[in-house]
Amino acid sequence: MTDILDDLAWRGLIAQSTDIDALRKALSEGPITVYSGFDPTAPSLHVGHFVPLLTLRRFQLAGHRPIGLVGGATGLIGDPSGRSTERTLNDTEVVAGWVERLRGQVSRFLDFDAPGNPAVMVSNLDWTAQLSAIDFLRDIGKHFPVNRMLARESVSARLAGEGLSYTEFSYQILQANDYLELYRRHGCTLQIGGSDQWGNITAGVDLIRRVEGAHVHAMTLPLITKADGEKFGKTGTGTLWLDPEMTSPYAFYQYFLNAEDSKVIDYLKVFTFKSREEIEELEKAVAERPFAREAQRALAEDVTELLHGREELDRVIAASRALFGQGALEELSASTLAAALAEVPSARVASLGAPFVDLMAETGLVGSKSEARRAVKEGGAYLNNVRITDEAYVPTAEDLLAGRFLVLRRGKKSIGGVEVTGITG
RNA sequence: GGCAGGUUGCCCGAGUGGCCAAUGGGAGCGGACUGUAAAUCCGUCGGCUCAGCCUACCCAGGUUCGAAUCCUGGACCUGCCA
Repeated sequence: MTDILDDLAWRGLIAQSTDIDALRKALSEGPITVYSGFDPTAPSLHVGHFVPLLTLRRFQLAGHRPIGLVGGATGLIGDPSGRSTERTLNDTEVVAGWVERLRGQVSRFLDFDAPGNPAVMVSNLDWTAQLSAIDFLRDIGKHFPVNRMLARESVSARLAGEGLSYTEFSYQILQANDYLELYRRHGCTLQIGGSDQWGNITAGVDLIRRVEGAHVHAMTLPLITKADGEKFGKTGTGTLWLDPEMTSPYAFYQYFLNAEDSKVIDYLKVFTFKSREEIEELEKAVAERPFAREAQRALAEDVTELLHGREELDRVIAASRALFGQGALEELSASTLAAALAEVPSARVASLGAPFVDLMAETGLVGSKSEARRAVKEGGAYLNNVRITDEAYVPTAEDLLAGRFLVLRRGKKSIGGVEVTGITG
């Protein structure tokens, strides 16, 4: 196995770090313990979280011990980093529910049975819940000079703008204390996180040095962006979530499949475990025959399988082939169609009779009937791959595929399905 | 505390009584080109039972035949003075 730091550097995964030579030395002397935290700010993680999550896994594969931390406590407070406005506090029960969901998601990427370096899963509520205000202020707060807390980017940016509450101001102390706890409990000496976490992470490094006199490490990962500079993982409709109920495996796969040529190699490095040789091979493929889109396919398949598993990947590929393939939709079997449409936004209706635009809106392919009419006017609405030009068109039995399906399409890529359930014979 | 200015559609930002669902730019969406890529060009961009109607220009009232535009009160933001 190549050196883990060299590999991470080649993948473009190192944004910032404390003494990198010291870290390299520590890594070469034996297994170290590394942690990354995930705050429950939503019911699911999103692709952005994939970066630290997969990096933890890379460390584990290299023989180190990963700790996945879910912010049961910090999620109740709110991290001011990277935000220009104060967060709205979420109910404790809600956060508790999210913690459980995130715990499940994080766990899937770590190996808890690895001989010698099993992963560990914790919630910072474990050691924060019983912490009294007095203990917190005396034992921990005493080590935080306010002038230094104010100097941190996440705080100073907010002070220059809308300001922030004492609650969020205290966030960095909690995260620093997490690092200290994990250092004490598990000998953790490296924390990784997104580049916006640098301040919070180094706050922990400082705390451990003051309290324990130990020198531990910090490393941040870059923010992954699209070719146009936008944050990676934002779709027209929202965020690319890891939860299949929130972002279907099909949508997830399609998002990666549509990666820009200029970025697809970067994404392969970050989001897959392909070797340097394999990725360089794909890089050549992009240069020589971009139209084949081999790299995009490899990326979409790898990532989808990693998250949703082989079976789901197969379904999604089959659906994509059926819906985007060269063959006519009329030739697909009922079961193929049913399976393909199960992967895309769909609607069920009891019988025919509803206008085409209503069906478009019902599948969720468009946000409103007005938008559906507009789509028709613009020439961007299709029924069974045939452009619909009449706003008042009402699908008939002749349009049904395999006796009960309609394939609706918005633009080139957005496909939805309608199943007519009440058809007899 | 005093004085002045501001709050417009996803974002920025015009608009000072009817011609305003509201100029322009960006994002988004669609079309053409292509490779379910990028760039470019063109179009579109509140909702609906769509030649009409409804809801909208910080909030609540008011003046008027008619208000994003005027008046009163309130909330928030910014600048100058103290």
